[in-house]
Amino acid sequence: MPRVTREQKRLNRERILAAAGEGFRLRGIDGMGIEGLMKSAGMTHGGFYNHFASKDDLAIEVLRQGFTDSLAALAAIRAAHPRSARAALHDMIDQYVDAEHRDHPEIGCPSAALVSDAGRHGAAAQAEYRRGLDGYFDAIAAMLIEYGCESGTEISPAEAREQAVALFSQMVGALLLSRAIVDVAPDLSDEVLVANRNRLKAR
Amino acid sequence: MPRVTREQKRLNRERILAAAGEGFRLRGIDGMGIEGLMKSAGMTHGGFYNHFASKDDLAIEVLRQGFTDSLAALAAIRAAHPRSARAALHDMIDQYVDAEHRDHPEIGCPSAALVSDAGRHGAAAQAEYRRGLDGYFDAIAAMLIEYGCESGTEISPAEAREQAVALFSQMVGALLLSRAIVDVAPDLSDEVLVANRNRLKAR
DNA sequence: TGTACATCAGTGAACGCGCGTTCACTGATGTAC
DNA sequence: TGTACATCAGTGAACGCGCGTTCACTGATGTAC
Repeated sequence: MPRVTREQKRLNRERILAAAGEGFRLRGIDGMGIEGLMKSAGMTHGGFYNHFASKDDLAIEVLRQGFTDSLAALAAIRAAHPRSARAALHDMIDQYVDAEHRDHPEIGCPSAALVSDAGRHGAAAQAEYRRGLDGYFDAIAAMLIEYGCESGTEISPAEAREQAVALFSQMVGALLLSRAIVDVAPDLSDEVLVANRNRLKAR
Repeated sequence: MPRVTREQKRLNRERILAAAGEGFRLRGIDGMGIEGLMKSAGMTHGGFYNHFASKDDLAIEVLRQGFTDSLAALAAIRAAHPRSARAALHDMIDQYVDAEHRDHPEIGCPSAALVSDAGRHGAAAQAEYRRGLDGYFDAIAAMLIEYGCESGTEISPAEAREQAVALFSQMVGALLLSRAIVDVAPDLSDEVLVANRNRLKAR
């Protein structure tokens, strides 16, 4: 029964986007085909091009959506600790550099799951990735500045930015390394998470 | 003129392995086909299976070779600074978290270039990756212990290990993030390298 | 050392397969009156 | 509000293409005598 409500079309598009968000993160952009994607969305593959111009176009939308969601989650963490930027930072680190996040890339940070794909899928994808990454840096730098105010050891915006960039780089590296070995060396994978959490919070 | 010297066969195998080492790092394991691989090695694709049982088998060999080379390079850096583990650590950081390394993944660290691929190509590949990663952790931990002795602030093996894990995670994360955006945002990419170098050495 | 022959590395065509994308078809939706 | 018809989202077959892998063939290499 084809031809569907406008509202239903919108929902279908969102389902494809959600399926791609999970599929691309889990198996890589090239590892997930249109057919499988549409099947997870509950449709046949032919209708894909009613919603997206191409697979690369979809990849760009996935990046945009992923970073939007991820940055909203970060803002929620900050909002959950209104009196303490320190607590928010520690909460962020604990949630990010964590076994739960490691074991569920499909619903996790796009910055980590798509870092290799982003660089290999054209300028538009890279630009979207760049925008999201910059958003992370800004959000974390803002928290570091607030933390400086709280603790009485104020830092300049430039210092905060540098620390934010380094901090987030470490978080991403930790998550990726722990994911790369979790199937064959869960203990070492856990060690990577623990060591990074400890060092990230010891400052 | 087929049928070739035993020595020539050995050389051909090495050329395939070298071509795969570069191709896999640059375009991903799935992004580089057997045909293109064999062409870069100066042969036609049919002969591939005289040297490797499968593409996955080749991937495992690439990981082994890559980590062997990479750890040898690390040992060379250590050896270049016999009087100062501190200088060796800083040299390592400067070479790793560097624009030159960022711009040449094909001859760079397999831990960074293949981190996403390793987790998606079977247990044997993961196991090889794990072995290499552990080698990095051990080598860096050893340098940190020596550094502790030099500076008079000795640290326990456990502390050194934790710091080594965190340090290498950050190095990998920095390199990957800088690579993901270099084509569209070279300035931000450079900033990622500089910020991480500064923070890595400030300890 | 020289000869006869078996081995097997490299060639290039071919295999089945899954990919991203296109397309004719369908019928319910949305629209014009 | 009811009717007639144009639109277009979803279907599923088909497209060309490149993939990993197999195979018959070749002729120089390696070996047995």
